[in-house]
Amino acid sequence: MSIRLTKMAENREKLIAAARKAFAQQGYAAASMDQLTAEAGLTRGALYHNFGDKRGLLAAVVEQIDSEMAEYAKSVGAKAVDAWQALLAEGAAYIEKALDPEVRRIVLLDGPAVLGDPSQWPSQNRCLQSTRATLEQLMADGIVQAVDPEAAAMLLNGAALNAALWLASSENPQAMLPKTLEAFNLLASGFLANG
Amino acid sequence: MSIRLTKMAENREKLIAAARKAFAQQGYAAASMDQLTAEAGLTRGALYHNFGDKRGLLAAVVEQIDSEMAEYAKSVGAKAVDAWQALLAEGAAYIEKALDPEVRRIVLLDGPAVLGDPSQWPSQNRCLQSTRATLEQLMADGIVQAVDPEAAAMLLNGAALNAALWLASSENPQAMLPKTLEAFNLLASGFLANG
DNA sequence: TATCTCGCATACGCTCCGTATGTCAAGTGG
DNA sequence: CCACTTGACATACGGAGCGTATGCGAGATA
Repeated sequence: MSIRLTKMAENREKLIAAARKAFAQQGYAAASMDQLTAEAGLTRGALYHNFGDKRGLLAAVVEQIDSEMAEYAKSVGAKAVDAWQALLAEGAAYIEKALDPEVRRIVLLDGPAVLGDPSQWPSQNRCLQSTRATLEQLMADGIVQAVDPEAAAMLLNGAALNAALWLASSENPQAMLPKTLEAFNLLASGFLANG
Repeated sequence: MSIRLTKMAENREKLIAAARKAFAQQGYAAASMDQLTAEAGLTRGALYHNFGDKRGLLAAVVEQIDSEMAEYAKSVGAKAVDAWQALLAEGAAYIEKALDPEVRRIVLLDGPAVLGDPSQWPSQNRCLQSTRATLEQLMADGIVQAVDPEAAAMLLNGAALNAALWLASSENPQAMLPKTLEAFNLLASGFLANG
């Protein structure tokens, strides 16, 4: 690969890393582009050339974090004994991951406000489609009742994400986590064919 | 009441109304305070005197809209035949109300980003506590299984709010609404004692 | 080696927020 | 009825930040 392209890729990575830190600590609106780029050893020129505008930078950061979450959730789900347990495990993984302040601030709070509805994002959409596919399989096997798989997948994901947000702002997140997961599993069992 | 206080109350109402429109149409960040106050026949001076800062104005707007939603949901729930149906009806009411673009943009997108986690807001918290109380009653009656009522209430509300967000950005919200409500009811039935 | 390309830095203008100060109507006491 | 005070709001100022237009120099091309 040419020197120019590799340096450009490195700079992109530097900017995303600096933005990730700045957005997490100060929030999207309060984060200064001048400060952010200086932290990465660059200027706003590099930023606008690579990402178009501030929004574009946030989109890149969200994409990165969200992909990491989806990948982790998938790996957790793969270890489950069956498809249903995988579904629950993925939900639990999402809840746990979202306890990370970085994820909360960037993906759950600023992301939707700046980039719009999360279910439209490429990464979240992939996750949603994955959940939907699993649900469809479970329906075909008669394990889950027949409902709109898209809506069901969205409800599960939405409940998990929201739970993380609520959990994070509770007084004692670690203590509430098992109770929340228990309630989440019970809620999800509503989809099962035989109560 | 003195003339001064009534005029002040009127001006507050004017500003909130103008802000509600501006925030809904342009989003919180893009809405200009100068433009907003001019629309109300005032200046930024009035705004800072009444609400402290831009955030304070958003908080007042959110409080108003959120209270309207809670009140509506409660009135819908009151018409239900039993407590369980009331719970479902309130969830459905939330989902339907959140299809309003004004509610979506201000309460679901900008609100959390600027004001922080919704479950900490006075209005949402009241709604959450109301749901929790209903759940506790249902548990005492043996209709709902024993789980942490706070977590369960949060999961139901969260799923409903998220569903609205997703529904609104779908291609045909009106067509998906019944399927979504069906899935929501099924999901909620996971809490029931006898599947 | 000469020229071109383009990723990035620099400089400028514009908008917007928050505060400090001014102003005038509404209240108050004599 | 009038001087005085209060306070709700308008006006003016300073600072910060974003987006764009322009300049530059290292790497690519022939």
